[in-house]
Amino acid sequence: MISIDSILRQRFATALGLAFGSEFANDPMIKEGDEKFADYQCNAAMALGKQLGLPPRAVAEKIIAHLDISDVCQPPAVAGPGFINLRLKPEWVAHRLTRFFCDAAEKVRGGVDLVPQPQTVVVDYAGPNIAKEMHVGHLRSAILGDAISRTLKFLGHTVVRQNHVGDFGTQFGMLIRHAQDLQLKADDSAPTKPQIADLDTYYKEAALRDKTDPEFSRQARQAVVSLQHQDPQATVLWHWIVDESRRHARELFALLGVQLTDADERGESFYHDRLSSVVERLRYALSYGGDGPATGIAEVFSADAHQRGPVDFTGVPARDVDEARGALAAAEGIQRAMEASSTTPIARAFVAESQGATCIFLPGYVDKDKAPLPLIIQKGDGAYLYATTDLAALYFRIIENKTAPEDQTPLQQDWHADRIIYVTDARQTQHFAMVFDAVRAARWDINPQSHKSVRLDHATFGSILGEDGKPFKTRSGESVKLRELLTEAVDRASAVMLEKNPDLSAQARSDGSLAVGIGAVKYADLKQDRTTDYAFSWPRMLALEGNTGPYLQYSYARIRSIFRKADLRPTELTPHGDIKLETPQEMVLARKLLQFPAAVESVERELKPHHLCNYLYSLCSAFSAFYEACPVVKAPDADLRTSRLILCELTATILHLGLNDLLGIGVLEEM
RNA sequence: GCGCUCGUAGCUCAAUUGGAUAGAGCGUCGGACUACGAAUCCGAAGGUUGCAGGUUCGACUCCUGCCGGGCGCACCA
Repeated sequence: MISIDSILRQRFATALGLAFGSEFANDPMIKEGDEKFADYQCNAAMALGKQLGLPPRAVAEKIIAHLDISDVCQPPAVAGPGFINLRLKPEWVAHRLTRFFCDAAEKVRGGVDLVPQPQTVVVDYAGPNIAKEMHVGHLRSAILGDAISRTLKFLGHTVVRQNHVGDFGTQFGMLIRHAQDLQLKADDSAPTKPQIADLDTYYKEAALRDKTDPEFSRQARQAVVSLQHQDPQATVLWHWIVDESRRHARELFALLGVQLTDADERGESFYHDRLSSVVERLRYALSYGGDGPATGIAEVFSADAHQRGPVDFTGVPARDVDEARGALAAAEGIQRAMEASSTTPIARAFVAESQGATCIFLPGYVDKDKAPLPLIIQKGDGAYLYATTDLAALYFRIIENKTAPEDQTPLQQDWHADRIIYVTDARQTQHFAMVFDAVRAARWDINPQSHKSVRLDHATFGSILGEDGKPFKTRSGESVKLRELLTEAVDRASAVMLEKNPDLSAQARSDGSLAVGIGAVKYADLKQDRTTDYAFSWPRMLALEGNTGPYLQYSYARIRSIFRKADLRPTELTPHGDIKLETPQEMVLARKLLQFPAAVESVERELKPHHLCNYLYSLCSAFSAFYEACPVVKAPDADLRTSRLILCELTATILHLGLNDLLGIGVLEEM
């Protein structure tokens, strides 16, 4: 269903064109108005008055004179400096809502249209460290990433969820070495495969030995080498540790309702055998000119081992390989100049060796001594770092052809991402800024199919703090284990439900406390602007009043209860004519119901689910006012009863969509 | 020191990205159950949006400078 905003925008754009000429027929600045003044308002007159040298109010009057909107709105009014205020006609709202209810396809989507141009969007989230138990620090990424993924998918995008787990690295040396000593029979033929009872304990034991026993430590480093050379025993032990960790993570994802499967997991190990070629590609691409004013990067790609689709660099002069070597030499010149004077600004990206490490230097990044700050992609000892892995992952997600011969694990289909979203905490801001800049400098951000630049987003989030305002820890100062946190949430929810509704069956309470407890934790996280830190508080998140998960679930359950009382199923509802919006409360609720698409779109635009939370809460407030003022089951006449039941059903539909489908929070028939 | 980020009611947070008289919840005070779940609702009090300038019709929002908190600043992720 075409949104109200679009309808108004079109009407106003037409009016602007008629009034002032087609060059002014864009962006009429339509916004939802303050309820005190208007349902919607057009704010174009002020800016236009400036451009045209006319009084804004006169501009507003002229717009109205050319405006054809009487079917949708009551006569517009000019207010203040030049606001054009609009009130929707109740009969138009009623008709629209009735259509919304009657059209099954509209109803299941809450009136939200699919995007006209779907994109392939990779969402990278969760990403726990393997071999460590998940803790509260993993919570936000998982919850936010999941809600963002669900929302983008709902809008029609092709969403590729990626769980970029930390499953490869130096710490695995000590873990493998420790496993050897535990005499773990790791071959699959063993009748009972051992399990790691407590990952954290296991990790700590290994870490302690690594720290205190030099011989152990030496052997651990040797184990890393063995693993990297795919030594059978080391590999088997590594698989064993990773599988145990994966089992643990899988349980928690299921408990959380996070839609990540094993198929979505591509961790550091997946990219491991690509790292050396990534470094070489970067060295080559950046030596060639990178983000300079003109680049013949097309040749770099044709020289590349990967067959890439045709790349159109219209207007870019072709350069030959000699020139590339010249650029490399120039880069080395910059490197020498940089070492002579540590504050020489970097004019463009290049790759250089510095203090034994292979680094990408990018314009705009300096360290505390104002010296150029590198993005290190290969350590002095030859090992790779997480930046290398991130770059490899970006290359893979945007460019790499999944059926390329060297690929050992071809995917179902190529991705060629149009957009990539990283949901990680704000402390990694600079890291991702550098990685993204490096990718752009290398021109890896050009989608090989569309030839458009790929949108790279870092959806950052703040820390979870305790009620004392300091990072959320246990009393002994340890990070809070996720499993324990979630268990406590469910227990607390169960206690609250027992207190508030003792009549509920044990089974219903057991099922419900899971949805309520987990939902409370998730909602508390999602309702907050993700960029800020937030204070974790059991009483606040489990409260049944205010903007909380339990309150929204309660609102939903109360609506379902109305239908039980009416002894009616929503599918049995058939409207007699349009819905009736005779009281102010019915009208407010009706308008609110039609604003769901706008809320979903703002989540997409900013990758901020809290906009949807705020919308759903305001919907519940509007419903409460309606519920208080307008009897439903005992409505004065049958038509009004039906009409009000439809308002209930539509509210429930949108709550269900918003909570369950988009935020990943379960809803209950009764609680 | 440099960079990023935040500072809004007693507390926890919003504010449609530059729009009107800055909104909610908790807490406080006062009301509403012989009508659908009171697990709720209605009302009141509570603000120089950290401070000082600037930009313009208009600033919590943008720019500059201070003050205060958090985070980051090359071989960990």
